[in-house]
Amino acid sequence: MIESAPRPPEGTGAALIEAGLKLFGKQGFSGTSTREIAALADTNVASIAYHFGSKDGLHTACAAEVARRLSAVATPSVPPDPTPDEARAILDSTLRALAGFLLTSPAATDVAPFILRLLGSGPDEAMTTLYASVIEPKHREFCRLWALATGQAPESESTRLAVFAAIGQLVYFRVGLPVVTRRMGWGRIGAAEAGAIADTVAANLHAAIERSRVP
Amino acid sequence: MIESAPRPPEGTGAALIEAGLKLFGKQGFSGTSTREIAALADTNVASIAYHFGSKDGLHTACAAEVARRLSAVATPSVPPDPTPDEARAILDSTLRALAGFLLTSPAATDVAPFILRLLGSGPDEAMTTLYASVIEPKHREFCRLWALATGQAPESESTRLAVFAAIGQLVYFRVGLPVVTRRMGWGRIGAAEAGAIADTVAANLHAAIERSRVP
DNA sequence: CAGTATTGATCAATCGTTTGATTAAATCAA
DNA sequence: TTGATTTAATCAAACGATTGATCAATACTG
Repeated sequence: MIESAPRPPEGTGAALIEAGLKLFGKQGFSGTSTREIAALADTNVASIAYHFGSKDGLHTACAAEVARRLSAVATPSVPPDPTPDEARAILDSTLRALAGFLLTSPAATDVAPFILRLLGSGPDEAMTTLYASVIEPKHREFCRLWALATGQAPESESTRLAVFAAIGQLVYFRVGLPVVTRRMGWGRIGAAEAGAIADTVAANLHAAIERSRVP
Repeated sequence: MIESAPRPPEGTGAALIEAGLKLFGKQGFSGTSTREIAALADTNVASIAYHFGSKDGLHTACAAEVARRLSAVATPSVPPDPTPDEARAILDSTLRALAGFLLTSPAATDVAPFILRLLGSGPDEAMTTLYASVIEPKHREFCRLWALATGQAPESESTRLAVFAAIGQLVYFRVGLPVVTRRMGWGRIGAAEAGAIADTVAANLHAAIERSRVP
């Protein structure tokens, strides 16, 4: 059963979710024991069953928390009737905000690996929830902005794929961060490194928009 | 038993690697039991210890097999002194070949999830091997081609990031395939769908090259 | 026969979950 | 305000099941 209303976390339950988010993301679901989670949350193993029913229940709760945090970001404020240039500027700033979150925010360091694990596990319940509540609506909104910026149809195949490609670059930099940092010779990701990545992605965004613009 | 399936490598060891590749990628390392692997490989559990020493040994062997398969792809034949347009054409065809492999090849359906798990597990030995033997050399070669196509420095920060972004789009489409197929309303990825994705990525590649070209 | 490969059985360790006891706060009756 | 009772939450301990690993015995092969 999925709780539709995301509640603000507090107490032992919240500590368990935070611990689960961190450990599930770092070691995977099967790779994390309930005792390990309880230890990190500084509570007893039985608390998991008490608050969430089971280990699976905790995992579902963690996915809901991820959806909650993701919704907090990437919510652009769109003026009522944006011009093409305005739409492009909104896409640019939203993409940069997303880059800052994914690459530097402490909240993302727990959230991002967790989502990565979800993706690899195929379409289970947690993934379906995350898709319906965050991914699909955001992607649809981006498609609308893309259409306004380029003049193309919002839900055409090329538009949807172009938006995926634009976001995909960013997601890849987060997913492949271990690879990227090694190749770039970076010790860790700071504001400067995140800025360089954001510039690259933003430049590609503008080039792609310019290219698919209809006269 | 089921022996009709085309199995290029032969012997129990090869069957174990193939089973490990499939199950490790699908369920993760900890999520896969040695008995499950042995059952899929149609052999005894003890065979794993006999051939690879331990479960970890089998996992390392699987990573080596992944590196072997990856090296087989994405090896562009570069003429001795390519013109900018030739370099761009090589990048284009290589990217399309990579798209075909990642999205449609049966070999990739086992390899790709395995690598994804590897990425999420941080910089361990298997990831280091894969990086040194495949990722780093390929990326460096792409950077050289990018430099030839745009006139920029091969190892500049912007070049390396641009190449990452170009490849990243493609990798994302593979990583986020469950999400993409759902949003696109695709049942599964066929030649047409892979072609549409390859066109999108290739279009972005050309736009990015055009944009960063120095006169 | 000698050497390689495979098998079924068994090991201690760890897994997720359940249990009954314990505590502190909330609720009720007089 | 009292004292009794209920409820929510946490705890240590133990449960059966499963894990990776091990080993002697067996089968295959040249």
